[in-house]
Amino acid sequence: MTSLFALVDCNNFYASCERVFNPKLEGQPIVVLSNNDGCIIARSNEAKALGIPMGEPAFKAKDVIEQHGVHVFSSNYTLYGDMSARVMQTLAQFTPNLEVYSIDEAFLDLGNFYGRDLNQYAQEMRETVRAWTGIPVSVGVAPTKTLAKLANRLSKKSKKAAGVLVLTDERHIEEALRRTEVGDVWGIGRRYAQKLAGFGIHTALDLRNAPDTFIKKHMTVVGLRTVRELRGEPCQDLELEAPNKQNICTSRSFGRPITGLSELQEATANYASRCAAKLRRQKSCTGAITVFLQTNQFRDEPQYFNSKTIALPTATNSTLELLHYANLALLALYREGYRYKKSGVIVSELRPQNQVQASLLDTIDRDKHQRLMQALDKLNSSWGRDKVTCASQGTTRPWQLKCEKKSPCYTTKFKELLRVGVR
DNA sequence: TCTGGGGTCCTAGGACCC
DNA sequence: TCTGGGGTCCTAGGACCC
Repeated sequence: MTSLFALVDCNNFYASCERVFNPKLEGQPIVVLSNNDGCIIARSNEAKALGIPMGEPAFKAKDVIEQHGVHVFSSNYTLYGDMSARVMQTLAQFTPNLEVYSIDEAFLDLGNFYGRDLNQYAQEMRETVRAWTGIPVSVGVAPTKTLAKLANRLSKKSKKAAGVLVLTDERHIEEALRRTEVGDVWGIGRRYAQKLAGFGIHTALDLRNAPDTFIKKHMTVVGLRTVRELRGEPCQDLELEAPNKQNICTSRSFGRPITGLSELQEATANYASRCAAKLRRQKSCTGAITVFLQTNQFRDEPQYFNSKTIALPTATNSTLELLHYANLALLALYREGYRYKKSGVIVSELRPQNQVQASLLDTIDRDKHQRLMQALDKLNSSWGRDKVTCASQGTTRPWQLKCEKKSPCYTTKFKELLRVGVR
């Protein structure tokens, strides 16, 4: 019994999503911006060819965008999330076991498919996803997740591969490792790549051939796992069910600098409320809440970075309670005279909601809170996020993000129409 | 003017206990 | 001469991912 994984990755996912509903964009350069229209986080091949780097602040790329008529979009996570679900549903037809690894990637267990023509099977996956969703994908197949990632990368680079690369033959694997820079291996970031270069390790093949003791010493057991996977020894299984989060964070940069306490209170209340909703969705309660505040580090003006954590007397996922403690934390943190750029709320020490230890001094009617939250979640899930909120979350939202170039929510629009109809 | 928003895991070292 | 030692918990920091 030998292991076999496919990694399927959507090509330039956000840019491809925009293109599906706007075919005129075929062959045109596209970029998609991060929240707040700050950085470029996705590029079509044509935009890549223009030399626009990933993560570039949008204002820096302004010239090249104008000069070449690059189409620019604010990110539309509702659309991308929905398209992602369609791709994953399609892929699920091809394996009994599928791990949704990120919004645009999935690992497939192909352990039972060794007898088949793997190239043809992978091609079939690719064509089916394209036909059913409009999204182009690349497929890498190999005996470990790390090698499947590597195969996927090469499948995109090689014209001959045409979006599919199967690495099962030892000679092909070695050649692939030779052609891959060590920093392009899954699990090797910039820092390790630099460090390894100092030891003469430049390619994935060099890394695979390094001794275990050396790897463990310089890269801990995590690095050792990566190296073993490069040798074809599976160290990472498929994760079929996403484990519950251990921390949940909601944070945003503001559309413009914020100075006043009341606006910060409003923003913080919204982040706390999102955290509470995320907690309830995974049926967890939090034992601690942290609020943080930051000024704009890119500007030459007084800087203030600080955070405040409050341990909760009884773990909770009630929006009302979290709003209260988030506000206390903010009041402890806030200093006048700064131009704030970003704030956020983190909930940690999460535990299952059915394992909460009640405090003897508890004065809150938890059943009542729970029923209220259930009603709130139900309303917001059928009528759209934030249709029902707490007063402290405000209504004008002057702190909110910029997203000036957002495409319509093509795939979820019907819900909007329904809403109008019912009114 | 304008610079993203989430997460995970591991290790080292200090505090504390017996 | 000998200058404890092992276990556990917590935190900060460093690395990585998309």
